[in-house]
This record gives sequence, structure tokens and C-alpha cells, in this order.
Amino acid sequence: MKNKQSYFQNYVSVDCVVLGYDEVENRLQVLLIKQKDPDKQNVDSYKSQYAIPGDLINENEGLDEAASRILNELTHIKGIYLQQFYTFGRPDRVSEPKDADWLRVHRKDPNARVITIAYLALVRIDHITPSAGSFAENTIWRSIKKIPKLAFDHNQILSKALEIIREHPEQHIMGRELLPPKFTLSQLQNLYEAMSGVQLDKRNFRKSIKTADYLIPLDEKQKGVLHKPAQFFSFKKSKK
Amino acid sequence: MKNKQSYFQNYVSVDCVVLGYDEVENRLQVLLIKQKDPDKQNVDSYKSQYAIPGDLINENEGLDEAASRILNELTHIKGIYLQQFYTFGRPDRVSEPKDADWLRVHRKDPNARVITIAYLALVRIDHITPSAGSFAENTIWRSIKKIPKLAFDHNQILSKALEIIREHPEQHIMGRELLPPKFTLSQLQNLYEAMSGVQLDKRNFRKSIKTADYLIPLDEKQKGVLHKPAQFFSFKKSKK
DNA sequence: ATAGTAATTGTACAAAATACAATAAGTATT
DNA sequence: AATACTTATTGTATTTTGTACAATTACTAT
Repeated sequence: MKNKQSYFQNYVSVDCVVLGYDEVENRLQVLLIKQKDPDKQNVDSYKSQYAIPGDLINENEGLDEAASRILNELTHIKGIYLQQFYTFGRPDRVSEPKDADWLRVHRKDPNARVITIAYLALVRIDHITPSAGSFAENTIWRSIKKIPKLAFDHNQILSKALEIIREHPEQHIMGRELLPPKFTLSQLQNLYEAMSGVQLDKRNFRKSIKTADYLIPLDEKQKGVLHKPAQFFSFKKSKK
Repeated sequence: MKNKQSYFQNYVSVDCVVLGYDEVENRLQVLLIKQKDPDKQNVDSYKSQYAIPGDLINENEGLDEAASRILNELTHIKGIYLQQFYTFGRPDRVSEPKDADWLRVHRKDPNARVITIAYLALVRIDHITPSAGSFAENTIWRSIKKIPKLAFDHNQILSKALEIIREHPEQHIMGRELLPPKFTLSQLQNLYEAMSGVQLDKRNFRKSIKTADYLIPLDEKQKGVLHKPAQFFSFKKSKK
């Protein structure tokens, strides 16, 4: 059977970059898990690292489906929209010494290469309450401006995710419930600014979003604020 | 070892969508291979299908590297820039009856799922001369406007590739040698039109590319043409 | 000299992006 | 009741960019 050369199979994982918008602090945070070492009593006795939630996919499971399942298993988050954005497959992407301990404990074949398909989600940080599951010891939100050294090549994966939302904030805002159902234009502007990392002029921002025509002005104002109350808006339903 | 649940491994392939710009006909063509059935004398006795060149990756091989190798094995094309654009992993993406024969002959495990990482390349069609290798019976260029039914989910893969270049033609033109080193503005416009699928106004096109500032006007004109000779231009070297 | 061909160029208009600051509507304090 | 405080709201002038549209130019062939 000389034509059937390729017997080689691969471990394939998905990694889920979940970015949470913190409206109060007006910043984006990324959801990380702390890896658990089940062989040790004391978590800190093993240099447990922070990581983007991800794990190996199962047989007969679509990639999007795997991403949802795995994110749920590790963080108990459900029902958020995950979008594939890149596949990382360097043969040595899980071969750094820092990752050897974890792999030895958690993987049948610790030296095997793992190809990972990276997913991106954006959520309101107060909309979900992650809690650790599976091999996650705990979950934390970290500001995208203070990212620690992460497991595997997860710093690189996160960088790519951030690039994507910085370049096209508008594509990731509609229909993702990043703001309350009724919001003010200032709230919307703050969100844009947090995502793009750029400050915008109020008047020009308002002009441009009115051109864009995806807002519905509501007959409702803020109450009890120490200043002129702002009008509320909501998003039009997307046509798709 | 209860924590080592995931023994499941996957076949992983890369597929290379090679688009060739045909300057004479002013159109894009896609490079396809005709699948070979090594068990039969007569190729046509088995419903051999057209497919995007692709195959399973090897151990210890990066994804980009695999894409280059596989494209070379199947079509003898070398040294072109391949860019990853999406990963397709539906569990049933290779399970249609039309693909069963080929899989039975070429794969150890014909019913196994295959995850594929899709790559995109753009070349001048007269710049490369593909010739069939490996399980390719032959190679053909087909206009992107007349795509036949392809193997597996390759029609879907191709559609996604075409979407990408239609949306951002400019990102795929510089530095890819899609035009001769010295070219006229009409040649450049034709290329844009072939990639975007939209007709442009000559005067406005020239205005906009002069704004964009990546052209060098040369002191050289066309010779022997039946009309006013056009000035030649070349691309500035990209800064990266 | 004429015809044929594609290259080259400009203007008027509309739309979008940018820079920039005064006034308005609430609450809290006196 | 007047004042202070805070953020929301709004407009204008300017520049830049996009769009629609046609006459003239430089060459070859006859």
C-alpha cells in the first residue's frame, strides 16, 4: 500500500481567548485559568502557570462545538459567541521547559506536538461569572495591559487576538451584548476606545455613529445622575 | 490516570488555494488537481474529481512548511508565499459519498475525520508552470467564474479564499509579483478589477493610487504599441 | 494626411474626516 | 433661590476623500 504513507496523527486543541469588557474601569480584561496540578496538595509547589482556556478536541465534534464545550468545562461559561481566528501549529509550540511539568501530568504523550485552533469571544465582564472546572485551579480576569507570562505560546495567541479587535472594533460590537440593552452614547464611545486603544472626539464620534445607522434612540433618559441626564439608545437588530 | 482522558488524535491536512492572475485574459484562475486513482489504468473509469491541492501534514513540520511541501509535491510549484486563512474541521467534511472511493484508495483510515488548514497564494499565472506529482493525475487552471464541483468541502474553502481577496485586493498585490517588475497603470488597474470583481474609473483609480504612495514612476515608456505609449511604474520595496 | 487605439489629465460635486468650545440639564450645597 | 459641579449635547469651518464625467495626446498603420 505504497500510497498510504501518511499515518501520522496529531493532537488538536482549541484555545479560547475570552475578552471581558469592564465598563466601570473602562478596560478590557482577558480570562485566564491557573493550571491545576492534581498530583500535589499545594498548588504553589509546582510552578503553575496562567493559560488561555483550551484543551484537546474530541472525536466527532466540530471545532466551534469543541470551543464551546472546552470553555464551559474549564470556566463554566456557556452560550457566548466564539469566532475562530487563527491556527497555531509550530511543532515546538508546547516544548518549552516551563510547560513540561504540566504536560507530563496531564497528557498521555507529553512530547507530542499539539496544533491549536484559536477562538475569540467578547463579553461584558459582569455578564458572566467564570468558575474553575476540569484542570483549571481557578480563573482570573487580567487587564490586557498587564499580561503575565503565559503557558505554551499563549502570549502570542493573545497578541494576535488583540490585534484583530484593535483593527476592527466595530465588527465586534454589534450583537455581542457588550453593553446593557439600553446605553448612552458615552458608554458606546468608551467601549470603542477600550477596544481600539485610541481616544476619540465626542462630537465626531457621535456624527460618525449616526451615519452608520445601527442605533435606535429611545424615549428614555438617565435618572439620578449628578449632571445632565443622557439619552438611552439601543442597537438595531442585525439583518442576518 | 484519570486526567489523561484525551487520547484522540486527528488527521490534519493543509489545502492550498493557488490563484493565478492571467494578465492577457484579465482574470483569476484557480489551480486544481485531478485526483489520480493508482489502482486503475484508465483514470476516467473512476469518477476522479478536481480538488484543491492539499494533503496530510507530517510530524515535526510547521504548518506553513507543510503547505509549501505539499503544494510542491502535488504541483511542483516552489517558493511562493502562502498565507493561512481558515481552518475547516466539520467532522463530516470528508464523508460525502463522492469522496469515498478516493479515500478508500489513499487513506489508511478512510472514515476518519480530517481537519484542514487552508492557505492562500496569489501568483502570476505565467510565472509558474505546475506539473502533476504525487496523487495528482494532472493539474489545471480554472477560471474562478467557472468552478466545477470539487472534492470534499473544497468549494467552500475556495469561496472563503475568494471572499478574502475580494474584500482587500490591495493587501494581496504588493510584493507578490503579480505584475512584471515594470508595469503600466492600466495593468495595475486591470489587476485590481480582476481581484475585486468591480470595474473602476480610470481617472479616479489613478488619483487614489497616487495618494497611496507605493509606486515609483520610471523614465521608461512602452514601445511598439498601436497607441500612445504608457509610462512604466514599479512598486516601492515594502518597509518590513 | 487620416484613422485607429489606448494613455493621460481636470473639474465640479458630494461625502466623510477632523479640529475645536459653548450651552444645557440635571444634582448638591449654601 | 442662587451657586457650583458634572457630564450631555450640539455646530461650524476646513480638509480630505470619493465620485461622476470627456476631451486631448502620442503613437502605429494605411
